Amino acid sequence: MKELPKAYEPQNYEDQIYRSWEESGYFNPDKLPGKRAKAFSIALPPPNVTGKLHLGHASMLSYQDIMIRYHRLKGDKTLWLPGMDHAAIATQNVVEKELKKQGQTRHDLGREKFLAQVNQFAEDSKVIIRNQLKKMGSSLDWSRERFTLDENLSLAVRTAFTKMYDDGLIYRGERVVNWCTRCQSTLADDEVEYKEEKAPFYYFKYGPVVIGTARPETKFSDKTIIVHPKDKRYKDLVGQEFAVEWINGPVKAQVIADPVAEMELGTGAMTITPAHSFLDFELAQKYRLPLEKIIDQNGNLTQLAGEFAGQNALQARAGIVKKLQQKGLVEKIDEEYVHNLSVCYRCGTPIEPLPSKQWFVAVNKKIPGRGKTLKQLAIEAVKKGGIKIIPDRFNKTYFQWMNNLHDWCVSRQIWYGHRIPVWYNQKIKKTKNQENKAEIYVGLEAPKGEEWKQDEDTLDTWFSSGLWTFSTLGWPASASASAGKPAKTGDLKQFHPTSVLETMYDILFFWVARMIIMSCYFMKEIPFKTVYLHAMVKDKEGRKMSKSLGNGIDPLAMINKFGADALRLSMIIGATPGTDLRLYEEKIAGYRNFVNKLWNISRYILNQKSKTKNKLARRSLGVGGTLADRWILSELDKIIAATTKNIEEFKFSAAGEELYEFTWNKLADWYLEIAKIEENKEEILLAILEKLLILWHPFCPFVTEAIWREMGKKTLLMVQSWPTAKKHKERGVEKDFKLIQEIITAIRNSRSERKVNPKDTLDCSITTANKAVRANLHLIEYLAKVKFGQNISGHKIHLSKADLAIALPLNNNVAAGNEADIANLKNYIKSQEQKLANQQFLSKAPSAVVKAEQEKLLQAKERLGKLK
RNA sequence: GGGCAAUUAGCUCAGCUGGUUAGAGCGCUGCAUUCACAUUGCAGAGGUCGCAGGUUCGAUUCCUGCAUUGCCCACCA
Repeated sequence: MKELPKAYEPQNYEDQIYRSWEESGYFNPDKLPGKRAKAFSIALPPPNVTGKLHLGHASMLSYQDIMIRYHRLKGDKTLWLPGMDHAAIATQNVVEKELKKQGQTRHDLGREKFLAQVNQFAEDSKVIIRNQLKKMGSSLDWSRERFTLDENLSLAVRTAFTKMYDDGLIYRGERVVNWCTRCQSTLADDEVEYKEEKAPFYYFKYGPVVIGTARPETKFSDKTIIVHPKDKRYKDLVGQEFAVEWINGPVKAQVIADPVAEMELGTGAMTITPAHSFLDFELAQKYRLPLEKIIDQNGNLTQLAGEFAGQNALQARAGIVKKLQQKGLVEKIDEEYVHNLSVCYRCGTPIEPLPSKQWFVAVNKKIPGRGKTLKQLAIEAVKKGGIKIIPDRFNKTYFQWMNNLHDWCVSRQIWYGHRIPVWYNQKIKKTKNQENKAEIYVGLEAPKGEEWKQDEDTLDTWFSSGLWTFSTLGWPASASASAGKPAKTGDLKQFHPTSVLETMYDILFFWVARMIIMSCYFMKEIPFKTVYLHAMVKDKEGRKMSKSLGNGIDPLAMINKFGADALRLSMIIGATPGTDLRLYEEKIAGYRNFVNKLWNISRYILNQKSKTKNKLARRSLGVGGTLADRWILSELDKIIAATTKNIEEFKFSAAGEELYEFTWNKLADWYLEIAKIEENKEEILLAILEKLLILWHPFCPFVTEAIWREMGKKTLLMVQSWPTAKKHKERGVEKDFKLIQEIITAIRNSRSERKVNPKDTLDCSITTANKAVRANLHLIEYLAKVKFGQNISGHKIHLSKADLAIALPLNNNVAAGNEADIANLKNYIKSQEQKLANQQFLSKAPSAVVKAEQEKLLQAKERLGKLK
């Protein structure tokens, strides 16, 4: 066997190993070896085709690959389905930004040319992203890769839309929506972000009352004053109508009493602007007030603004206030007012709420034949439908959000995305305020005839990604429509519901909730059984990584520098679900060191094998052997059981941590050292290594596969069998071995304190009746660098747990540290004695606890006696 | 305004259903270097577990309040 390099160089292995995995076909569940009865599936949350991957993706990929590889090793029919999201607004924005640099807009190109350009950009992004997914080691089934704009997924979208429309769950309506004047599109409620801002707050005289507002520019045609019914100040005004001198002359105003007006707020009286405020819109509906548009889709003032018409609303503000001042209608201006400005989550432009005719999904309407609303379906799915959310507390967040859910605006005025499958008949004359049924066609394909023109709008990107778990598996083709639960075939039957949905907590609402709604409605089953929400990756100071801060870490750079395995480990170990993770280079470097340690452990073991190839020990595993052998096998069993349990319970951090501890602190630090003096360990070492590599494989697939190959194995590590714990009872082994470890550590400690050169061998004497110790003196001699045999008087070491005494030829001066130890012990003994003298404790505490405390006291006393 | 989380060693974090002289990694200190690995080994120092009450024989762990930080939701009267 050729000599392995001293250090593991990931760059020399990773790409090649990934290729061999791919070529094996094992990423595809249909090609996995052996009988695999149980299915395990995860749909990859599709990355946006907006460019490249960041650490958030890297983190998600690590978690999912762990689960996928674990289940594949366990013998499940395992599918991890890759794909990407067209991410409508986000992607269109990127391309529009590029155009802007050339001084162009999408309108200069026209719909067709513009879309061609976006599609090209998306295709380019896909190539980059695919490569990055592979760099992370993701064992994705590329033969099943999907894209939200694929033929079948588009069919799924049209089918979904049509069915919802037929069920009366999709309607078109004129409502106040969130409008981004830059994107020129509507936004869903949850696509709006809030930014705290200091802005002047104005108090205006409006007829008999004073009203407060932060947005004078919307107030031109305010005609309705709302006061609280119980407000005595305005009691007499309620129901009255009168003329009021206002911005552009007198207006006729009326006063309505409604409890939404809060008496304590401002002056207690407000005027309403139905077209540009959600709250006011609702009031206007309630009292049947007219909807007058003051601001248009470009953010400019309309004709209703009179002399201000055509001006940008925000810029016109100063002029409007000035005019009111001249008219003596300004009571005061509060410059210190702080409020939340709503902005577009994509581009940061302030949102204009304005009335617009849009398509909505009705979440509070009963579904025909099912007697429940979409909202109720989605709530039930988590409450009693078998969806488990980890961490637990997000259940509450989920319900809170679901309960407050309003109808979902699904139409977007952008070009990139799924065109709304609605056609309008141009020949039928439109009746003014009424929709003529014959005028609209909703269906999978365009109706025949030139008079039919398709809706210009596209669908919210989350409408298509909401279908992700089943559209990617072949729906609607592989599900026959029926009154009951749809009959599934093929992949859909095998892999839906998917096993786990793993993603970051910030898209619980955007995406997870919508998948639940869509799946419960279309598939009549949950989309996934478990939702595992991982944390956000932050920088060392706990700040979000962002381009503007320049504190981002590029996963690819980290992979180049430390290897994909190190990056994966650094994001898994030490992370708690739902609690943000701070990541920095030193951390990744630390796991690079570990990967190298694993490499060298293997290097040592493989070297042993080649040295003694022809005289392998006959001893079979688990029976007989030295104390150290039995100890390490018992520890191995324990770590197999623990790792299995941890992964099954989604405790990935704990799984990694415990494996790390076993590998470094038990196997490398103790057993491998012992292997240097106890002979004939090749067989047992190899057996341990094989199992260890399988256990580590889900976490760090590259290095484990690389070592596996160096072992001369013919089949890939990724399809071996997950080990099971044997549970042989090794009572006493652990205790005995621990005692020997303690003796060794105590001697090393004494040597170190007295600055004995580690090279020097010290004479040493030991008296003990302990059989295990007597049988393993060679370990102590070797690992503590001592030689037994002579009678030594001098420095004595005592251990409380065993009846034994060790003497070293060192001066016996009790160092200062020892005095502190004695003082500590004395304190401890005192507190134990007090506890055990306490009648309450003795009578109320469980007897096992009392016993344990008594034992601790005895041990402490013994130790003290020997220290003195 | 409503809600959720966090607060443990210099730093990043574990610590499950109350009983540990409170743990890990990094960093720090001392010693070692042709021995699988300096991306190393051995040994060590370092914490009154945010504050104040309460429950309990016993609280880092449970409860209440407070403080600080972060996040989510609502809201431009």
